[in-house]
Amino acid sequence: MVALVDCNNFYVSCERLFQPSLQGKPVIVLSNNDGCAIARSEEAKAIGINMGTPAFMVRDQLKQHNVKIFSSNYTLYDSISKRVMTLISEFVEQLEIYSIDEAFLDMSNMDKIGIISICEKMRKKVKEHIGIPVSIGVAKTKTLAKIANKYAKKKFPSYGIYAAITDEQVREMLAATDIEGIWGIGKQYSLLLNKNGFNNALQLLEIPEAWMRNNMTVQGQRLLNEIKGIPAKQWEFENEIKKNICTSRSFGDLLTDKDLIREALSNYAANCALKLRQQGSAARSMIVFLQTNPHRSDQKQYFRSINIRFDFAANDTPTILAYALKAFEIIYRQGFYYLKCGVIVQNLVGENDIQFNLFSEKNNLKSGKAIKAMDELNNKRGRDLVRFARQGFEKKYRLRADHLSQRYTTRISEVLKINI
DNA sequence: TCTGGGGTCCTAGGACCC
DNA sequence: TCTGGGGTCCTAGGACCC
Repeated sequence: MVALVDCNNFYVSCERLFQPSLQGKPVIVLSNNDGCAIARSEEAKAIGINMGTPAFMVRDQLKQHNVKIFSSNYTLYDSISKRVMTLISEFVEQLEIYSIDEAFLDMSNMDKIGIISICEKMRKKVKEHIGIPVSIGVAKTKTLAKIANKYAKKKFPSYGIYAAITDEQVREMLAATDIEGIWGIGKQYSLLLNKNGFNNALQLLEIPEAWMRNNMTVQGQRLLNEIKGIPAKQWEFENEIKKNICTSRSFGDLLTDKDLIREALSNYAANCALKLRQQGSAARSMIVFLQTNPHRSDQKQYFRSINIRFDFAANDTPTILAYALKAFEIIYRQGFYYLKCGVIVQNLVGENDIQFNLFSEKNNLKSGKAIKAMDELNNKRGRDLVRFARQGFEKKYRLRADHLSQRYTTRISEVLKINI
């Protein structure tokens, strides 16, 4: 059996930890740049704020219902997430952290009574020790556990647990699950399935495997098996090494100044290099992209990306930065209002497996010591104190975050103060 | 005025090779 | 009358996830 533990409305729950008066009130957390609603309390869902709704489109509604708004505070959410994961890991031998607010738990070799009792204890402990409400779904496969989790939230919100163990329990929840509520079926596939007369998860069981394979690739075939209770998804207990690393942001305002855009891009490139070093990887190629705002139909549009191969795998900031700047010069065009740019490093290898090109004059090991010193210093100071000239200092392009809460758990100057 | 960011996996089709 | 066939590697793009 597999259990999926999922934190309820995670970002909202994190904010409520430090502002308990927001319990029972409508709360939303916005995406970067204060763009869209990406987390909503139950009260906010009830008044019709949908996932991903741009905040400016529902501004009247937010005001009318006195919805409390937060900008995303990932420093805070990451730190709370770590606490939750550490706590639940004590209950099982193995767990797979699937996202910031979800983990799959391996519950094989446990009987039904044992599973239920562990889930109840775990849920209680997370609530008491950390203050985050979680829901738990249990079933034979990851996909069924995901469905069970949703069913628990919908059908038993105060108990928060659903174990789909007997055939009847599985059928009951499948019958109550729409096609689009299934993990792995998005907009396109639900349209396709609806068109063919399939509307709920139980009906999926009637579809021939070959049809799934032909119309939804092997992923569809695997999904069907998972729904039938045959595991088709691998466990990933280890902390997987990422295969691509991306840093991109929208600018706070549309930009026309080339120097400013270059400065933003330099920071994103430096960030990619840092992330590479943190996971012990080096990249062999990089994509740099630049774009205008596609929602502004009144403005000329431009999107361009370029894929650059390196002479040898690299993860030092000067090399990554140099390639990014070279790419930027190729794709930049004057005369547009730019919204966003980004850097994706890919073709990653372990940094100890770097093969140097016989003919390249540069060798990035030379800068190794300096980079290491820079990382250590920045790490100690908790910010990017040591920087390259191209990165600038002003960050005039930085994103909007008008509703940011404090970093209560990671900055001594921002801890919660209580007057007594 | 205002629409996120960071990932994964799979497939079709082109380039190239013998 | 009538243009081989089979294999690999790579890339772009589409689907999905939180």
